[in-house]
Amino acid sequence: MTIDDIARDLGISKTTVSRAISGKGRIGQETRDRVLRYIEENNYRPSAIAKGLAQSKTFNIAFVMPGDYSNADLPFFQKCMWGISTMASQRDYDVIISMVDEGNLSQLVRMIDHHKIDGVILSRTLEKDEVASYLMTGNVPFVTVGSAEEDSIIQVDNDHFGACRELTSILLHKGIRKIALIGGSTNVIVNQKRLLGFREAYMKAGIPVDNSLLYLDIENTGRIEGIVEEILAKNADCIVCMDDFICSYVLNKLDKDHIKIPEEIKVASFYNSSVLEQHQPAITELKFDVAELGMVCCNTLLDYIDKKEVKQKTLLGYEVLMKESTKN
Amino acid sequence: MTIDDIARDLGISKTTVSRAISGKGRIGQETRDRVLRYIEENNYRPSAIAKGLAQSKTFNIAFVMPGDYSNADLPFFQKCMWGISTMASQRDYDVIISMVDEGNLSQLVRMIDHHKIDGVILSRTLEKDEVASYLMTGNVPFVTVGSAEEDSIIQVDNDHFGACRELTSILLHKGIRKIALIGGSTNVIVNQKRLLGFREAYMKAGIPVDNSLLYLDIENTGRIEGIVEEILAKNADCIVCMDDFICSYVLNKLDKDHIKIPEEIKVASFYNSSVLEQHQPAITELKFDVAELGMVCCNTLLDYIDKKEVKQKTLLGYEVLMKESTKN
DNA sequence: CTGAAAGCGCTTACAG
DNA sequence: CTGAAAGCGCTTACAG
Repeated sequence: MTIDDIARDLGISKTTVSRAISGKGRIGQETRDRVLRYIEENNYRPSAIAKGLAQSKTFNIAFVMPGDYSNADLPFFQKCMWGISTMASQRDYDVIISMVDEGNLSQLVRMIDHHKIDGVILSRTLEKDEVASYLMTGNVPFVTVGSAEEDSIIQVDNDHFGACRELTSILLHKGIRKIALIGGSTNVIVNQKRLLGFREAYMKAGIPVDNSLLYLDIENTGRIEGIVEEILAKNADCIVCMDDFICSYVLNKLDKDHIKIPEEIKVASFYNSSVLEQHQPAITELKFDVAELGMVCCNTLLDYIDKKEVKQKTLLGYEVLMKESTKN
Repeated sequence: MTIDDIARDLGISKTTVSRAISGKGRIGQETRDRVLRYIEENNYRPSAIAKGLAQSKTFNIAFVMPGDYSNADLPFFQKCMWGISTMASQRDYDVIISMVDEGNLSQLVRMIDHHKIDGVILSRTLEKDEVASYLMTGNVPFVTVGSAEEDSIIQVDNDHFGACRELTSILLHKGIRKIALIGGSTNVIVNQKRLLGFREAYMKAGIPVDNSLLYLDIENTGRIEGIVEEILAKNADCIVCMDDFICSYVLNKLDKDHIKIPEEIKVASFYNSSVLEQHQPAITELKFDVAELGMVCCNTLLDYIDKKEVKQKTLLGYEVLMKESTKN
C-alpha cells in the first residue's frame, strides 16, 4: 500500500495524505482524522526509503566500533549500543554498525560514499583520530562517546575526573592513606582523567601522593600478580584499580594467597563493568550509566542532524558505591 | 553529483550511464570505458537509497540480538558480528542492529514496517521462536546463526555434535574414562547437541556413561564450587565443561585449592571463547571459527535475497585442540 | 548498441 | 485548507 492508494480510496490528493501523516503544512482537522483513521485501520506504514529520497535523508546513523577491542570492553559496548539503538528507534532512526580495525576505514567510507547514513557515533576515545579527522574533512555530522582530544568535536562522556577524585577523597577521609593505584595505558584519555582525579583528591587533602605506589601503563596482565606482591610488601592500605579487568586479576591473586578483604587490604575499582558484580565481599567502585550515555549521545547526534542547538560537550554523572571491600 | 550530471557531461543518456555502472544490458565497450573512467576520475558514487527505491531494495540487513545476553556470550556476538559486517560490506550491504529484549520486538517490527531492510539474521538459537515466527508470517527472508528447531528455517551452525563426540572419543581413547560433565541449561539447543555428542562417544566406545557424573542445567555459577568438590570426592579423572564460562569457575576453584592440572585432575572445555586463552596450563578445548560462521551466514542470507539456491542447513567445521590440561 | 519515458513512493514549493 | 506538478536519483521495459 502506498500513499497513492490512500489518496484514491479517500478521494483526496496525496499531498493531503502526506500532510496528514507528517503534520507539516495546514490541513483541516477533519480531513486529518479521516486519513489517520484510515491508516490505522489498514495498518499502513510509509516507506522510510522513499521518504528518505525525497528529503535527502536516510534515517540511519552509523555506530563505529573498533573490530579488535578487548573482552574487557565488551560489556561497555553492549550497553552503549543498547542505549543508542533504543533512542534511535524512538526517534525513528536505525543504527548501522561499522567495524574499524587497525585503521581500516573502508566500511565506513563505503557507507558514507553511498549516502547510507545521516551521521556517525564514534565509540572510543581516539588517540590519533583517524576516523574523526576523516569525518571532519568529509563534513559528516558526528558525536563521540567518551572524550575526544579536539574541543571542536561534539562529545558526550561521564565525569571520570570528578568520580575518581570523589572516590579517592572518601578513602582519604576514612583515614586510608597508603593507596596503590594500578592502571592501564596512559595514552588512553580516560585513564589520564582517572589519574588526574586521583591526584587532585590527594592535593585537596593536602597529602602528597606516594609515586612509588603508582603502577601505570600496565598492559600485560601477567605482571599484575607480581605488582600485587610488591604492594603487599610495601604495606599499602588499599589497592585502587583503574578498571574492573585489572581488578579481577588483583582479586584473583589475593584470593589465591588467602588474603582477606578488607581486613588485610582494601580494594576499590574506578569502573564497574559488571564483571565483579557478584564478588564477595562486594567491591567499592564507581558506577556509570552506560546505557544512558548511549542514549544521550544518540540524542545529541540526532538533534545536531536536525539542526537544533547542541552542547559541544556533555558531561554525565556517576555514583560512588562504597562497599564491604573498603570498610574500616 | 548525480547520474544526470555524468550523462550531460559525457553527452549520453542517463540510461547508458546506469548500464555502464550496473553492468546490466547491452552497452558498447568504448562507451562503458568512457563512463567508468569519468566516474573514477570524479570519484562518483551512486546513491544507494535512490538505487534502492528504484529496485525496491534497501541493501540493508538486520542483525537481531538479545538485549539481555550475558557477558559470557559477548565475545561470540562480537566475532559473529564482525564476520557478518565484513561480508555484508564486501557485497555492498550494511547491517542494522536490532536488539530484542524480553520478547519486545518493537524495534524489529518498526524496521520491517518501514521497509528498512531486505532480510534478517537471527543470532541466537531460539527456544520459543517469537522472532522467527514473526518473520515467517511476515514473509521476511531470514537465516539463523546456530541451529533452529524448525527444519524449514534456513540455518548455519558449527557441528557441535560432531565436535563434542570427537573430543570425548579422544579422551576415552587416552584411557580417561571417569569424565564428569558440567553444563548449562538443557533447553538451549546447542547444549543438547553437546550432551548428545558426549553420549555418542561413550556409546561408540562401548562404555556406559556414569550419570552420577553429569551435572546439567547448572545456571547458578555459585553451585560450581560445590560440584567441583563433589567431583573430586568421586575421584573423577577429568572435568569437561560445556562452555568456557563454566570452565573459568572450575579452574578458579581448582586453583584456589591448589589442585594441579593435569596431574591431579584433567580439564577440558567444549567451547573456546578466548576467556581462557592465556590460562596456564593451556586448556584442551574445541575451536570454532565464529567469524567464519558470521560470514557464511551473511552470504547465505544475501544469496537467498538474490533468489539464488541456498542450502537449508549449513554445518561448519571445528578443531579439537589437545593441550596440556589433558596430558597423561 | 542507445535513448525517451515511466516509475519507485514519498515531499514540497507554488498556486488557488 | 487543498491539489497539480515537479523533484529526490536511480532502474528498466519498450522502441528504435
